[in-house]
Amino acid sequence: MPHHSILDILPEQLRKEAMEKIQVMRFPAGRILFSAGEHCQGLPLVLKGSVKVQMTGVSGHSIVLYRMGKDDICTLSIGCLMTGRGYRAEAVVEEEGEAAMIPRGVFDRLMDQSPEFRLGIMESYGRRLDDLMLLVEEVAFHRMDERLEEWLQARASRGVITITHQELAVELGTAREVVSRLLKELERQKMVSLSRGKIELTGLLDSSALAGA
Amino acid sequence: MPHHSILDILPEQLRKEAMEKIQVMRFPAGRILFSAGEHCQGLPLVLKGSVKVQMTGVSGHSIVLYRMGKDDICTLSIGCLMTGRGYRAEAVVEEEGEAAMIPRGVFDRLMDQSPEFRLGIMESYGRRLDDLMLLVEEVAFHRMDERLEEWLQARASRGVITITHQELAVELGTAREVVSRLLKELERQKMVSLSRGKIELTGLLDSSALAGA
DNA sequence: ATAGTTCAGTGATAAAGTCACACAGGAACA
DNA sequence: TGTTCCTGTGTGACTTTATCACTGAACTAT
Repeated sequence: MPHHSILDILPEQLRKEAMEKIQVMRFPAGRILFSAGEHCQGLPLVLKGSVKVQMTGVSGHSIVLYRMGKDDICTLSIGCLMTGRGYRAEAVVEEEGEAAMIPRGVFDRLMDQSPEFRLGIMESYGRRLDDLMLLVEEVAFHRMDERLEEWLQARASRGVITITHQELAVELGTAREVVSRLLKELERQKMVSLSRGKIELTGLLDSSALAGA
Repeated sequence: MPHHSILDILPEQLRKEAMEKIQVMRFPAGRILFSAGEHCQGLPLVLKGSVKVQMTGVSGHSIVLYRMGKDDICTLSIGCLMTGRGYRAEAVVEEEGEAAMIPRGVFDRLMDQSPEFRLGIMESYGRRLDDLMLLVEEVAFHRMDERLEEWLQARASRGVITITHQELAVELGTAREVVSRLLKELERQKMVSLSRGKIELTGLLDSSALAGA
Protein backbone atom coordinates (compact mmCIF):
# COMPACT_ATOMS: atom_id res chain seq x y z
CA MET A 1 0.00 0.00 0.00
CA PRO A 2 1.42 3.35 -1.02
CA HIS A 3 -0.88 5.18 1.38
CA HIS A 4 -0.62 4.75 5.11
CA SER A 5 -3.25 5.70 7.59
CA ILE A 6 -2.37 8.64 9.76
CA LEU A 7 -2.02 6.16 12.63
CA ASP A 8 0.54 4.06 10.77
CA ILE A 9 3.05 6.84 10.48
CA LEU A 10 3.27 7.39 14.22
CA PRO A 11 6.51 6.46 15.95
CA GLU A 12 6.35 2.78 16.91
CA GLN A 13 6.21 3.32 20.66
CA LEU A 14 3.41 5.87 20.48
CA ARG A 15 1.51 3.83 17.94
CA LYS A 16 1.49 0.74 20.10
CA GLU A 17 0.27 2.64 23.11
CA ALA A 18 -2.45 4.31 21.10
CA MET A 19 -3.66 1.15 19.37
CA GLU A 20 -4.29 -0.50 22.70
CA LYS A 21 -6.94 2.05 23.55
CA ILE A 22 -8.41 2.53 20.12
CA GLN A 23 -11.25 0.33 18.97
CA VAL A 24 -11.65 -0.28 15.27
CA MET A 25 -15.28 -0.69 14.25
CA ARG A 26 -16.87 -1.84 11.01
CA PHE A 27 -19.87 0.05 9.76
CA PRO A 28 -22.45 -1.18 7.24
CA ALA A 29 -23.89 1.25 4.69
CA GLY A 30 -26.78 3.21 6.14
CA ARG A 31 -25.55 2.98 9.72
CA ILE A 32 -25.95 6.23 11.65
CA LEU A 33 -22.74 7.19 13.47
CA PHE A 34 -24.36 10.01 15.39
CA SER A 35 -27.54 12.07 15.27
CA ALA A 36 -28.29 15.71 16.02
CA GLY A 37 -28.48 16.45 19.73
CA GLU A 38 -26.46 13.41 20.79
CA HIS A 39 -23.29 13.77 22.79
CA CYS A 40 -19.87 12.76 21.55
CA GLN A 41 -18.67 9.29 22.52
CA GLY A 42 -15.22 9.43 20.94
CA LEU A 43 -13.52 10.67 17.83
CA PRO A 44 -14.15 8.61 14.70
CA LEU A 45 -11.20 8.43 12.32
CA VAL A 46 -12.35 6.96 9.02
CA LEU A 47 -10.04 4.18 7.82
CA LYS A 48 -12.12 2.87 4.92
CA GLY A 49 -15.41 3.72 3.27
CA SER A 50 -17.22 7.04 3.33
CA VAL A 51 -19.58 8.91 5.60
CA LYS A 52 -21.88 11.78 4.75
CA VAL A 53 -22.70 14.51 7.23
CA GLN A 54 -26.03 16.26 6.91
CA MET A 55 -28.07 18.67 8.96
CA THR A 56 -31.77 19.31 9.25
CA GLY A 57 -33.14 22.82 9.54
CA VAL A 58 -36.00 23.98 11.73
CA SER A 59 -38.21 23.71 8.64
CA GLY A 60 -37.55 19.97 8.58
CA HIS A 61 -35.55 20.16 5.35
CA SER A 62 -32.10 18.61 5.27
CA ILE A 63 -28.91 19.24 3.38
CA VAL A 64 -25.70 17.25 2.97
CA LEU A 65 -22.83 19.36 4.30
CA TYR A 66 -19.78 17.28 3.36
CA ARG A 67 -18.39 13.80 3.16
CA MET A 68 -15.60 12.15 5.10
CA GLY A 69 -13.27 9.63 3.53
CA LYS A 70 -10.09 7.78 4.40
CA ASP A 71 -7.96 9.49 7.05
CA ASP A 72 -10.57 12.12 7.79
CA ILE A 73 -11.16 12.62 11.44
CA CYS A 74 -14.57 13.89 12.41
CA THR A 75 -13.85 17.53 13.18
CA LEU A 76 -17.43 17.99 14.33
CA SER A 77 -16.79 15.44 17.06
CA ILE A 78 -13.68 17.26 18.23
CA GLY A 79 -15.78 20.36 18.74
CA CYS A 80 -18.51 18.47 20.57
CA LEU A 81 -15.95 16.78 22.77
CA MET A 82 -14.32 20.07 23.71
CA THR A 83 -17.44 22.08 24.35
CA GLY A 84 -19.57 19.26 25.70
CA ARG A 85 -22.44 20.35 23.49
CA GLY A 86 -24.50 17.98 21.37
CA TYR A 87 -24.03 17.40 17.67
CA ARG A 88 -25.64 19.85 15.32
CA ALA A 89 -25.69 17.38 12.45
CA GLU A 90 -26.06 13.71 11.62
CA ALA A 91 -23.50 11.29 10.14
CA VAL A 92 -24.58 8.40 7.94
CA VAL A 93 -22.33 5.71 6.48
CA GLU A 94 -22.54 5.76 2.71
CA GLU A 95 -20.03 3.14 1.59
CA GLU A 96 -19.49 0.55 4.28
CA GLY A 97 -16.09 0.73 5.89
CA GLU A 98 -14.32 0.99 9.18
CA ALA A 99 -13.38 3.68 11.63
CA ALA A 100 -11.06 3.94 14.59
CA MET A 101 -12.76 5.37 17.66
CA ILE A 102 -10.19 7.47 19.47
CA PRO A 103 -10.86 8.26 23.13
CA ARG A 104 -10.30 11.77 24.36
CA GLY A 105 -7.18 10.92 26.34
CA VAL A 106 -5.48 9.29 23.39
CA PHE A 107 -6.40 12.21 21.16
CA ASP A 108 -4.85 14.70 23.58
CA ARG A 109 -1.75 12.55 23.88
CA LEU A 110 -1.34 12.22 20.12
CA MET A 111 -1.83 15.95 19.65
CA ASP A 112 0.84 16.52 22.27
CA GLN A 113 3.36 14.00 21.02
CA SER A 114 3.01 13.71 17.27
CA PRO A 115 3.55 16.50 14.75
CA GLU A 116 2.35 14.10 12.04
CA PHE A 117 -0.92 13.52 13.82
CA ARG A 118 -1.35 17.25 14.38
CA LEU A 119 -0.81 17.86 10.69
CA GLY A 120 -3.44 15.28 9.83
CA ILE A 121 -5.95 16.94 12.13
CA MET A 122 -5.26 20.36 10.69
CA GLU A 123 -5.68 19.00 7.20
CA SER A 124 -9.04 17.50 8.11
CA TYR A 125 -10.12 20.85 9.49
CA GLY A 126 -8.88 22.61 6.40
CA ARG A 127 -10.85 20.31 4.10
CA ARG A 128 -14.03 20.79 6.13
CA LEU A 129 -13.73 24.55 6.09
CA ASP A 130 -13.11 24.49 2.37
CA ASP A 131 -16.06 22.17 1.74
CA LEU A 132 -18.40 24.37 3.73
CA MET A 133 -17.24 27.62 2.15
CA LEU A 134 -17.74 26.16 -1.28
CA LEU A 135 -21.15 24.89 -0.26
CA VAL A 136 -22.24 28.31 0.98
CA GLU A 137 -21.21 29.79 -2.34
CA GLU A 138 -23.06 27.08 -4.25
CA VAL A 139 -26.26 27.38 -2.28
CA ALA A 140 -26.25 31.17 -2.24
CA PHE A 141 -25.33 31.89 -5.86
CA HIS A 142 -25.66 28.92 -8.19
CA ARG A 143 -28.70 27.96 -10.16
CA MET A 144 -30.38 24.76 -9.18
CA ASP A 145 -30.42 23.29 -12.69
CA GLU A 146 -26.64 23.71 -12.99
CA ARG A 147 -26.05 22.24 -9.55
CA LEU A 148 -28.21 19.25 -10.39
CA GLU A 149 -26.38 18.59 -13.65
CA GLU A 150 -23.01 18.90 -11.93
CA TRP A 151 -24.08 16.53 -9.19
CA LEU A 152 -25.25 13.96 -11.72
CA GLN A 153 -22.06 14.19 -13.73
CA ALA A 154 -19.85 13.92 -10.66
CA ARG A 155 -21.53 10.61 -9.71
CA ALA A 156 -21.80 9.20 -13.19
CA SER A 157 -19.07 6.60 -12.81
CA ARG A 158 -21.51 4.16 -14.34
CA GLY A 159 -24.34 5.40 -16.50
CA VAL A 160 -27.01 4.67 -13.90
CA ILE A 161 -27.53 6.35 -10.55
CA THR A 162 -29.73 4.73 -7.93
CA ILE A 163 -31.32 7.46 -5.88
CA THR A 164 -34.77 8.86 -5.16
CA HIS A 165 -35.74 12.43 -5.92
CA GLN A 166 -36.13 13.05 -2.20
CA GLU A 167 -32.57 11.93 -1.47
CA LEU A 168 -31.30 14.05 -4.33
CA ALA A 169 -33.17 17.02 -2.89
CA VAL A 170 -31.27 16.57 0.39
CA GLU A 171 -27.98 16.44 -1.51
CA LEU A 172 -28.76 19.81 -3.03
CA GLY A 173 -30.65 21.31 -0.10
CA THR A 174 -33.86 21.91 -2.00
CA ALA A 175 -37.38 20.51 -2.21
CA ARG A 176 -38.30 17.21 -3.82
CA GLU A 177 -40.71 18.86 -6.26
CA VAL A 178 -37.95 21.11 -7.57
CA VAL A 179 -35.74 18.10 -8.27
CA SER A 180 -38.60 16.20 -9.94
CA ARG A 181 -39.35 19.11 -12.25
CA LEU A 182 -35.73 19.75 -13.18
CA LEU A 183 -35.16 16.05 -13.88
CA LYS A 184 -38.30 15.93 -16.02
CA GLU A 185 -36.95 18.86 -18.01
CA LEU A 186 -33.61 17.04 -18.45
CA GLU A 187 -35.56 14.02 -19.67
CA ARG A 188 -37.35 16.14 -22.26
CA GLN A 189 -33.90 17.28 -23.40
CA LYS A 190 -32.87 13.60 -23.70
CA MET A 191 -30.12 14.05 -21.11
CA VAL A 192 -31.49 11.42 -18.73
CA SER A 193 -34.10 8.73 -18.66
CA LEU A 194 -36.08 8.32 -15.46
CA SER A 195 -37.64 5.42 -13.64
CA ARG A 196 -38.65 4.79 -10.06
CA GLY A 197 -35.60 5.26 -7.83
CA LYS A 198 -33.21 5.38 -10.77
CA ILE A 199 -31.70 7.94 -13.10
CA GLU A 200 -29.98 6.85 -16.28
CA LEU A 201 -27.65 9.32 -17.93
CA THR A 202 -28.11 9.19 -21.67
CA GLY A 203 -27.16 12.33 -23.55
CA LEU A 204 -24.31 14.76 -23.08
CA LEU A 205 -24.36 13.97 -19.39
CA ASP A 206 -23.27 10.38 -19.97
CA SER A 207 -19.51 10.42 -19.58
CA SER A 208 -19.36 6.64 -19.48
CA ALA A 209 -20.55 6.53 -23.08
CA LEU A 210 -17.79 8.93 -24.06
CA ALA A 211 -15.22 6.83 -22.23
CA GLY A 212 -16.46 3.72 -24.00
CA ALA A 213 -16.53 5.39 -27.42
CA MET B 1 -8.38 42.37 32.99
CA PRO B 2 -10.30 39.18 33.67
CA HIS B 3 -9.65 37.90 30.15
CA HIS B 4 -6.19 37.10 28.92
CA SER B 5 -5.16 36.67 25.35
CA ILE B 6 -4.28 33.14 24.40
CA LEU B 7 -0.68 34.31 24.24
CA ASP B 8 -0.71 35.59 27.81
CA ILE B 9 -1.44 32.21 29.32
CA LEU B 10 1.66 30.61 27.81
CA PRO B 11 4.44 29.57 30.18
CA GLU B 12 6.76 32.52 30.69
CA GLN B 13 9.76 31.07 28.88
CA LEU B 14 7.75 30.09 25.81
CA ARG B 15 5.88 33.35 25.78
CA LYS B 16 9.05 35.42 25.77
CA GLU B 17 10.53 33.43 22.92
CA ALA B 18 7.34 33.69 20.92
CA MET B 19 6.81 37.41 21.48
CA GLU B 20 10.24 38.16 20.06
CA LYS B 21 9.16 36.85 16.67
CA ILE B 22 5.58 38.01 16.67
CA GLN B 23 4.72 41.40 15.32
CA VAL B 24 1.67 43.15 16.67
CA MET B 25 -0.01 45.34 14.07
CA ARG B 26 -2.75 47.91 14.34
CA PHE B 27 -5.47 47.91 11.70
CA PRO B 28 -7.85 50.74 10.85
CA ALA B 29 -11.47 49.95 9.96
CA GLY B 30 -11.80 49.08 6.30
CA ARG B 31 -8.26 47.73 5.98
CA ILE B 32 -8.06 44.56 3.90
CA LEU B 33 -6.01 41.87 5.68
CA PHE B 34 -5.96 39.57 2.67
CA SER B 35 -7.78 39.14 -0.63
CA ALA B 36 -8.87 36.11 -2.62
CA GLY B 37 -6.01 34.48 -4.49
CA GLU B 38 -3.25 35.97 -2.32
CA HIS B 39 -0.84 33.73 -0.48
CA CYS B 40 -0.56 33.54 3.25
CA GLN B 41 2.07 35.75 4.91
CA GLY B 42 1.57 34.63 8.50
CA LEU B 43 -1.19 33.77 10.89
CA PRO B 44 -3.21 36.69 12.19
CA LEU B 45 -4.41 36.31 15.77
CA VAL B 46 -6.96 38.99 16.55
CA LEU B 47 -6.21 40.77 19.82
CA LYS B 48 -8.73 43.59 19.59
CA GLY B 49 -11.45 44.70 17.17
CA SER B 50 -13.26 42.58 14.63
CA VAL B 51 -12.69 41.30 11.12
CA LYS B 52 -15.27 40.02 8.67
CA VAL B 53 -14.46 37.31 6.15
CA GLN B 54 -16.39 37.27 2.91
CA MET B 55 -16.14 35.47 -0.38
CA THR B 56 -17.14 36.37 -3.90
CA GLY B 57 -18.74 33.83 -6.21
CA VAL B 58 -18.08 33.43 -9.92
CA SER B 59 -21.22 35.46 -10.51
CA GLY B 60 -19.55 38.42 -8.82
CA HIS B 61 -21.89 38.34 -5.84
CA SER B 62 -20.38 38.26 -2.37
CA ILE B 63 -21.44 36.92 0.99
CA VAL B 64 -20.11 37.40 4.50
CA LEU B 65 -19.07 34.00 5.85
CA TYR B 66 -18.19 34.78 9.47
CA ARG B 67 -16.54 37.27 11.76
CA MET B 68 -13.41 36.99 13.86
CA GLY B 69 -13.10 38.63 17.24
CA LYS B 70 -10.69 38.65 20.19
CA ASP B 71 -8.54 35.54 20.46
CA ASP B 72 -9.71 34.15 17.14
CA ILE B 73 -6.92 32.93 14.98
CA CYS B 74 -7.52 32.98 11.26
CA THR B 75 -8.19 29.32 10.54
CA LEU B 76 -8.35 30.07 6.84
CA SER B 77 -4.73 31.24 7.00
CA ILE B 78 -3.64 28.03 8.71
CA GLY B 79 -5.06 26.07 5.80
CA CYS B 80 -3.44 28.32 3.22
CA LEU B 81 -0.13 28.08 5.02
CA MET B 82 -0.25 24.29 5.12
CA THR B 83 -1.39 23.67 1.58
CA GLY B 84 0.41 26.60 -0.01
CA ARG B 85 -2.75 27.51 -1.91
CA GLY B 86 -4.14 31.02 -2.15
CA TYR B 87 -6.96 32.40 -0.09
CA ARG B 88 -10.49 31.61 -1.22
CA ALA B 89 -11.94 34.59 0.62
CA GLU B 90 -11.23 38.13 1.69
CA ALA B 91 -10.81 39.57 5.19
CA VAL B 92 -11.81 43.15 6.00
CA VAL B 93 -11.35 44.95 9.30
CA GLU B 94 -14.70 46.06 10.63
CA GLU B 95 -13.91 47.60 14.01
CA GLU B 96 -10.34 48.85 14.16
CA GLY B 97 -8.10 46.82 16.39
CA GLU B 98 -4.86 44.92 16.48
CA ALA B 99 -3.61 41.52 15.51
CA ALA B 100 -0.50 39.47 16.25
CA MET B 101 1.10 38.07 13.12
CA ILE B 102 2.46 34.66 14.01
CA PRO B 103 5.13 33.23 11.69
CA ARG B 104 4.89 29.60 10.67
CA GLY B 105 7.81 28.49 12.80
CA VAL B 106 6.42 30.02 15.96
CA PHE B 107 3.00 28.50 15.24
CA ASP B 108 4.49 25.03 14.87
CA ARG B 109 6.48 25.49 18.04
CA LEU B 110 3.49 26.68 20.03
CA MET B 111 1.38 23.79 18.73
CA ASP B 112 4.13 21.45 19.81
CA GLN B 113 4.80 22.91 23.22
CA SER B 114 1.58 24.39 24.53
CA PRO B 115 -1.63 22.46 25.24
CA GLU B 116 -3.32 25.80 26.01
CA PHE B 117 -2.42 27.16 22.60
CA ARG B 118 -3.62 23.98 20.94
CA LEU B 119 -6.92 24.25 22.74
CA GLY B 120 -7.29 27.85 21.58
CA ILE B 121 -6.70 26.80 17.98
CA MET B 122 -9.19 23.97 18.19
CA GLU B 123 -11.77 26.32 19.65
CA SER B 124 -11.26 28.75 16.80
CA TYR B 125 -11.76 25.94 14.32
CA GLY B 126 -14.85 24.78 16.15
CA ARG B 127 -16.41 28.23 16.05
CA ARG B 128 -15.70 28.57 12.34
CA LEU B 129 -17.23 25.22 11.53
CA ASP B 130 -20.27 26.07 13.60
CA ASP B 131 -20.65 29.48 11.97
CA LEU B 132 -20.46 27.99 8.50
CA MET B 133 -22.89 25.16 9.20
CA LEU B 134 -25.40 27.61 10.59
CA LEU B 135 -24.89 29.84 7.58
CA VAL B 136 -25.54 26.99 5.15
CA GLU B 137 -28.78 26.23 6.95
CA GLU B 138 -29.79 29.89 6.90
CA VAL B 139 -29.06 30.40 3.24
CA ALA B 140 -30.60 27.12 2.14
CA PHE B 141 -33.80 27.14 4.18
CA HIS B 142 -34.67 30.51 5.68
CA ARG B 143 -36.77 33.17 4.09
CA MET B 144 -35.05 36.37 3.18
CA ASP B 145 -37.50 38.64 4.99
CA GLU B 146 -36.94 36.78 8.26
CA ARG B 147 -33.18 36.79 7.81
CA LEU B 148 -33.23 40.53 7.15
CA GLU B 149 -35.30 41.25 10.25
CA GLU B 150 -33.05 39.08 12.39
CA TRP B 151 -29.97 40.80 11.05
CA LEU B 152 -31.41 44.21 11.81
CA GLN B 153 -32.42 43.24 15.31
CA ALA B 154 -29.04 41.67 16.08
CA ARG B 155 -27.31 44.96 15.21
CA ALA B 156 -29.81 47.25 16.79
CA SER B 157 -27.69 48.25 19.76
CA ARG B 158 -28.67 51.78 18.99
CA GLY B 159 -31.81 52.53 17.04
CA VAL B 160 -29.94 53.54 13.88
CA ILE B 161 -27.84 51.36 11.60
CA THR B 162 -25.46 52.94 9.11
CA ILE B 163 -25.22 50.68 6.09
CA THR B 164 -26.10 50.75 2.40
CA HIS B 165 -28.49 48.30 0.81
CA GLN B 166 -25.61 46.87 -1.20
CA GLU B 167 -23.57 46.12 1.93
CA LEU B 168 -26.61 44.58 3.55
CA ALA B 169 -27.10 42.40 0.47
CA VAL B 170 -23.55 41.06 0.93
CA GLU B 171 -24.27 40.32 4.59
CA LEU B 172 -27.21 38.18 3.54
CA GLY B 173 -25.81 36.84 0.27
CA THR B 174 -28.54 38.23 -1.93
CA ALA B 175 -29.05 41.01 -4.48
CA ARG B 176 -29.30 44.69 -3.66
CA GLU B 177 -32.76 44.98 -5.24
CA VAL B 178 -34.12 42.26 -2.98
CA VAL B 179 -32.90 44.10 0.10
CA SER B 180 -34.34 47.39 -1.16
CA ARG B 181 -37.74 45.86 -1.75
CA LEU B 182 -37.88 44.07 1.59
CA LEU B 183 -36.79 47.20 3.45
CA LYS B 184 -39.42 49.23 1.64
CA GLU B 185 -42.03 46.72 2.74
CA LEU B 186 -40.78 47.01 6.35
CA GLU B 187 -41.08 50.76 6.04
CA ARG B 188 -44.70 50.42 4.90
CA GLN B 189 -45.27 48.33 8.02
CA LYS B 190 -43.70 51.14 10.13
CA MET B 191 -40.93 48.85 11.32
CA VAL B 192 -38.11 51.01 9.95
CA SER B 193 -37.63 54.39 8.44
CA LEU B 194 -35.19 54.68 5.55
CA SER B 195 -32.81 57.29 4.32
CA ARG B 196 -29.65 57.24 2.23
CA GLY B 197 -27.12 54.93 3.87
CA LYS B 198 -29.12 54.66 7.06
CA ILE B 199 -31.84 52.48 8.54
CA GLU B 200 -33.69 53.60 11.62
CA LEU B 201 -35.55 50.97 13.59
CA THR B 202 -38.88 52.34 14.72
CA GLY B 203 -41.56 49.77 15.37
CA LEU B 204 -41.42 46.35 16.95
CA LEU B 205 -37.88 45.98 15.66
CA ASP B 206 -36.62 48.77 17.88
CA SER B 207 -35.32 47.06 21.00
CA SER B 208 -33.57 50.23 22.19
CA ALA B 209 -36.97 51.89 22.59
CA LEU B 210 -38.11 48.99 24.74
CA ALA B 211 -34.97 49.23 26.85
CA GLY B 212 -35.49 52.97 27.29
CA ALA B 213 -39.17 52.63 28.18
C1' DA C 1 -24.91 76.01 -10.01
C1' DT C 2 -23.21 71.96 -12.58
C1' DA C 3 -21.44 67.57 -13.49
C1' DG C 4 -20.27 63.25 -11.79
C1' DT C 5 -20.93 59.52 -8.68
C1' DT C 6 -23.13 56.61 -5.51
C1' DC C 7 -27.62 55.01 -3.64
C1' DA C 8 -32.27 53.68 -3.82
C1' DG C 9 -36.84 52.50 -6.10
C1' DT C 10 -39.44 49.82 -9.30
C1' DG C 11 -41.61 47.22 -13.38
C1' DA C 12 -41.18 43.02 -15.99
C1' DT C 13 -39.83 38.50 -16.19
C1' DA C 14 -37.57 34.09 -14.85
C1' DA C 15 -36.21 30.75 -11.39
C1' DA C 16 -37.09 28.39 -7.20
C1' DG C 17 -39.88 27.13 -3.15
C1' DT C 18 -44.53 25.84 -1.17
C1' DC C 19 -48.95 23.65 -0.91
C1' DA C 20 -52.16 20.39 -2.32
C1' DC C 21 -53.32 16.58 -4.51
C1' DA C 22 -53.42 12.75 -8.23
C1' DC C 23 -51.54 8.76 -9.63
C1' DA C 24 -48.01 4.91 -10.57
C1' DG C 25 -44.97 0.96 -9.17
C1' DG C 26 -43.98 -2.51 -6.03
C1' DA C 27 -44.52 -5.34 -1.87
C1' DA C 28 -47.46 -7.84 1.19
C1' DC C 29 -51.22 -10.45 1.86
C1' DA C 30 -55.70 -12.57 1.43
C1' DT D 1 -55.03 -12.95 -8.69
C1' DG D 2 -56.63 -9.28 -7.25
C1' DT D 3 -56.78 -5.89 -3.32
C1' DT D 4 -54.46 -2.95 -0.07
C1' DC D 5 -50.84 -0.11 1.42
C1' DC D 6 -46.77 2.47 1.06
C1' DT D 7 -43.41 4.98 -1.19
C1' DG D 8 -42.08 7.59 -5.03
C1' DT D 9 -43.22 10.71 -8.86
C1' DG D 10 -45.86 14.34 -11.67
C1' DT D 11 -48.09 18.67 -11.85
C1' DG D 12 -51.08 22.94 -11.29
C1' DA D 13 -51.46 27.19 -8.75
C1' DC D 14 -49.33 30.45 -6.18
C1' DT D 15 -45.59 32.91 -3.47
C1' DT D 16 -40.98 34.31 -2.87
C1' DT D 17 -36.57 35.39 -4.63
C1' DA D 18 -33.35 36.56 -8.42
C1' DT D 19 -32.27 39.08 -12.55
C1' DC D 20 -32.36 42.77 -15.96
C1' DA D 21 -33.04 47.28 -17.22
C1' DC D 22 -33.96 51.52 -16.11
C1' DT D 23 -35.20 56.06 -13.45
C1' DG D 24 -34.47 59.41 -10.31
C1' DA D 25 -32.68 61.18 -5.79
C1' DA D 26 -28.88 62.53 -2.76
C1' DC D 27 -24.33 63.72 -1.98
C1' DT D 28 -19.44 65.54 -3.67
C1' DA D 29 -16.30 68.31 -5.83
C1' DT D 30 -15.35 72.08 -8.50
